Amino acid sequence: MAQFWKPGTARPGSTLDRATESEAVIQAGPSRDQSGGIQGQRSRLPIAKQRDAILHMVEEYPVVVVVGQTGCGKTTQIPQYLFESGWASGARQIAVTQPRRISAVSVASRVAAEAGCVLGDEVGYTIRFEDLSHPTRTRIRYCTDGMLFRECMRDPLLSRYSVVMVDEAHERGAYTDMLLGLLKKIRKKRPELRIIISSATIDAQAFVSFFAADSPEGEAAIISLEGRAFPVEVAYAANAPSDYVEAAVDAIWSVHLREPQGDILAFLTGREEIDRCLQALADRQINMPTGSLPLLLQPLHAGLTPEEQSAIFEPAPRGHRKCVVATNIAEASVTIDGIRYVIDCGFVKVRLFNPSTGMDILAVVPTSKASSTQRAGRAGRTAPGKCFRLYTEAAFQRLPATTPPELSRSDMSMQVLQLKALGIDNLAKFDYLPPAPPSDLLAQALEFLASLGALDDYGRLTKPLGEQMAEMPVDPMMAKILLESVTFKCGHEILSIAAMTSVSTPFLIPDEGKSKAGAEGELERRKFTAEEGDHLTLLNVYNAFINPRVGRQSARWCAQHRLNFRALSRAISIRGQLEKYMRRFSLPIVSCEGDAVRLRKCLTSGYFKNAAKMSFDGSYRSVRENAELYVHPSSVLFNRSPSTKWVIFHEVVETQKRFMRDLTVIEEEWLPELAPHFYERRTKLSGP
DNA sequence: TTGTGGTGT
Repeated sequence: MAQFWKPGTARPGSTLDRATESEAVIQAGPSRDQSGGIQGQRSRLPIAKQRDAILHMVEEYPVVVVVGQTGCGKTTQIPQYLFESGWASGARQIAVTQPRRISAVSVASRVAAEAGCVLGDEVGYTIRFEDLSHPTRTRIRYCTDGMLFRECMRDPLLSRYSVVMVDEAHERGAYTDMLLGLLKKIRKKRPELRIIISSATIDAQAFVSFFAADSPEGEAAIISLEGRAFPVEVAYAANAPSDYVEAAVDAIWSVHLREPQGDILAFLTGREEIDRCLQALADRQINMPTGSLPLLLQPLHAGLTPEEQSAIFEPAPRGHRKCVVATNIAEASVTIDGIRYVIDCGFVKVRLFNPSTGMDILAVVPTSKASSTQRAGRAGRTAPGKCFRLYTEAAFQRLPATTPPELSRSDMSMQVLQLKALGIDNLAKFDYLPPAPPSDLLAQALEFLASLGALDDYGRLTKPLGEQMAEMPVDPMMAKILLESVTFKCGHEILSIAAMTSVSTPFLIPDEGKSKAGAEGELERRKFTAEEGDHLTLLNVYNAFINPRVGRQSARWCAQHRLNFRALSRAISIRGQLEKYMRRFSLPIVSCEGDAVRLRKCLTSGYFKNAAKMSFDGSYRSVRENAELYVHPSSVLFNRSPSTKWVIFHEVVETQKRFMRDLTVIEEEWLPELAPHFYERRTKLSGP
């Protein structure tokens, strides 16, 4: 076997530019320091002392659960230990999954640098649209969990891997959970396969029980890794505050006035709370006692541009204390060094799917013990820290141990379709990591897929419709629309619309609603607005962006028109990928030649379930449940009276009201015409 | 009158 670990031969310039994955970030980048270069650094990691113990466990147990705080080196070191002891000899490979694309890339870069090899050679990564790996030479492959799940469709036994390490399993993402279920199945046919599950929390026993159930003893074991984090002192509120935003302001201010130097990170649930908190702090600063440190106030949430987000990584100027007020993005996705004080409001905003209404709710719910621990840990990355919890110790004890898995709280129709494509016929009997998805969630998904024609009366995948829908990397409704575009002769445009709905909104969200930037953004958006609604507006934006005489795919043009360049660039990649599927299925892709009726009818053929009629007061009533719905303020139809009273929409999200997002105006008679199976028994479509 | 966070041969 070729030795590819060459100490001290790392490529310069591979320093990670953004702190997103804890382990990739703890050392800002490889350096040839005086004490033996990268290999010296590797051997000084606390995990190095447990190298032999880890290898022994993997030798002894088919399933090993590794518990270690972020930063202990498990993600970067364990795959290297496995390689060094021969687990990737011959044609065998080691796969390591990550829940996020950026983690897969940054960890792979780090490990390639440590190994002294070119990224994409012996160490590589595979994420959607980016495959920096070699089919035979790559020994350690980092990939997104979704990607490895997809690989199961091609190779159901994952036969090229000797070891699969599933990282960050405690986050319980949908793909992580489904992958673990599949791995348990694969193990029965491939006993030699080794599975390593890594988790940052104390919940390891659940993983062990899952794999050890109905297996001989000695199937699974836990190893706890020594962390390199510093101790964090935790303090609780004496009483539950009536307003945790105000409580956060008080806590931040008190830390700022009383505690020694060190930056502050506060967790709130959303953008509005963050802005309110920062405004209150700014007001207090005006009356700040003379002689105290100024606070550098910084928001952090997903609505910010990447440039705005990267501002938080810059150290505070001399004589300042940095205070970042963040959403949950700072819990796992973004790591900031130098934080010594954490303020935890104890809540998080989550998306919950209600199978009986088919609608999502964006709800603020209490966090879990695991989540609180993770948040507190953010204070101890570079020095001992303190965490102030804005809730009582009794409230902490009442928190659930872990966050509910994504599979038990979201629309499962896409997952059901994919599992069916993998040959799992009875979804109720699939071996889910507990808790299994509620049965009404599964029933709703099955019923909906049947109404789309993807499943037959026996719940079997239809041919070719269901099979083709399962393969396409878009939600089932959009997959159906893409396939129907053959009938409506508008594939060219539908591909662009499907790509645009797959990315986040291309319109930059202004910092403050009433600011100048907000008004400008609104003016810019009007230039692209189509009377027919959001889907055609998205098509206008896409076409303008790629037009060589207009947008030229340039970042500058996007900035001028307050559009998200990254989202639009990604839409081009997605469109290309979807087009490949259409060609592989031998489906003709033709243009509707400006005939918007064909486009709207095609959209209706997939979105038929999501139809609503306008009431006299401008609100809408859903066809399905006669529920009161409102146009989301981000829609081009917001505060407008379209020519007809009927719309179809992509989804409903409930906050203060039930808001429809991504709407298109349609004609009433299209519904029974395009979805007779769904509408045939309804004699009258309007409300009561 | 509004957007927790991720992901896809």
